[in-house]
Amino acid sequence: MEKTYLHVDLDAFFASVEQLDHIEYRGKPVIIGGLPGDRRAVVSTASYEARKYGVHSAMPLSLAVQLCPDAIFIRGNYKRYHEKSEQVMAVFANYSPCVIQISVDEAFLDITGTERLFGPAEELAKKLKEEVKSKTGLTVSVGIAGTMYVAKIASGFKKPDGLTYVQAGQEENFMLSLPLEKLWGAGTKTLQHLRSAGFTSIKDIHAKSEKLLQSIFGKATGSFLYDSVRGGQSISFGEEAKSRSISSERTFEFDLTDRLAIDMALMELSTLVMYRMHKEEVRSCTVALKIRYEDFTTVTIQETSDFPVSSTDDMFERCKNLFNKKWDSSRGIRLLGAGCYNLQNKNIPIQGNLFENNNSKKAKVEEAIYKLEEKHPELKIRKALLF
DNA sequence: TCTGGGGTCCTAGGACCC
DNA sequence: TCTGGGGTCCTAGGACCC
Repeated sequence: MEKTYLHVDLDAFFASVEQLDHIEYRGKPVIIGGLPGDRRAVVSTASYEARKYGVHSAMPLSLAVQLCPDAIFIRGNYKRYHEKSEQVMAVFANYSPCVIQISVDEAFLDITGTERLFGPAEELAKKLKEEVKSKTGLTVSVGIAGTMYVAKIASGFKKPDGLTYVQAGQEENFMLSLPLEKLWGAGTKTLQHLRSAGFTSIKDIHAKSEKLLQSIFGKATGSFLYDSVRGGQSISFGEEAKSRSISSERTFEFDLTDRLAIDMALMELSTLVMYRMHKEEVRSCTVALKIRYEDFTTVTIQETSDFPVSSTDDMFERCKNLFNKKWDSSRGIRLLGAGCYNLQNKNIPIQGNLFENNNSKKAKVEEAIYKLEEKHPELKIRKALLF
């Protein structure tokens, strides 16, 4: 059966929320990501007014300040953005039982077979846009196509407040009409590789066999390129539940060299990761550490043990242990990260009784602290090392 | 201009087992 | 003395996305 997908993307989402909440920001350049003077910050979102000055996402904030000094700069109110995101997703649910949210500001809707309810796809999209606008005050750009991949690219075709409909059967032609840079999933490196291999357009890719593309770009990227220029029929999203991870990292305003400062940072990261593990009711036996040095070289080290991380102290000890194995003390550290991988649901029992050692005492104390903090948010019980 | 933070997936090599 | 083939798991690094 012919499928129909919508991809819906919120326009300049974080900046739009700020303009919605603050009338005085409307019509003005708004830049989310940091305040002027914040070292090492990057632009998270720029309003369309700011984009006119050349400001865009991922740009160093210092450059954005130079390009648009009079902009309104905001570090970001992420709780608020998630709140608005939920409102928008709730509207999407009115149009399809199958909504695949792929980030805070975008989702796919499988609208196959909804004609009797909402009319043709384009009508549905218009209704959806209006409802989002009236219920949340935000605008979205929509792409409609027979594959998720083309719908995604189509939603970016006209922005903001756009609607792009790629007729059934026209997915491949649509792709062929686009420049190379529009290939979603091919970033800087792959584009470079493509160009150096003599590819200048999507048509060039289309002309080659899958085997040849794989021989140049590797198995996965080769297949991806082959599929994507044909409309990405076999590229799908939100299939099965994958192995998850929880991590936290921090870039420091000034490079760290002092061991005490490093340990404090590791403690803070451990605390953040373990708190989220607790909230999401998961556990993990694999701890990973990331170090980015002043020269931006990045190293990682991870270790899987037979026992899950049992407490923040346990996490901290494991992180320190990994850190000691990797640390090059001759270089300053600009970033430290810590994370847990291969997450397991907490309600799956652990094999054997091995967990019942002295660690479980600390774990129980920690559970109690979390409960106490939930009950009395004014209490913030923090590790002594952090003082 | 000087590079965030939170993720997922892929690759290649090594260890280990049968 | 020289050395198979397949499978699985783990690790480090890299690419990419929003």
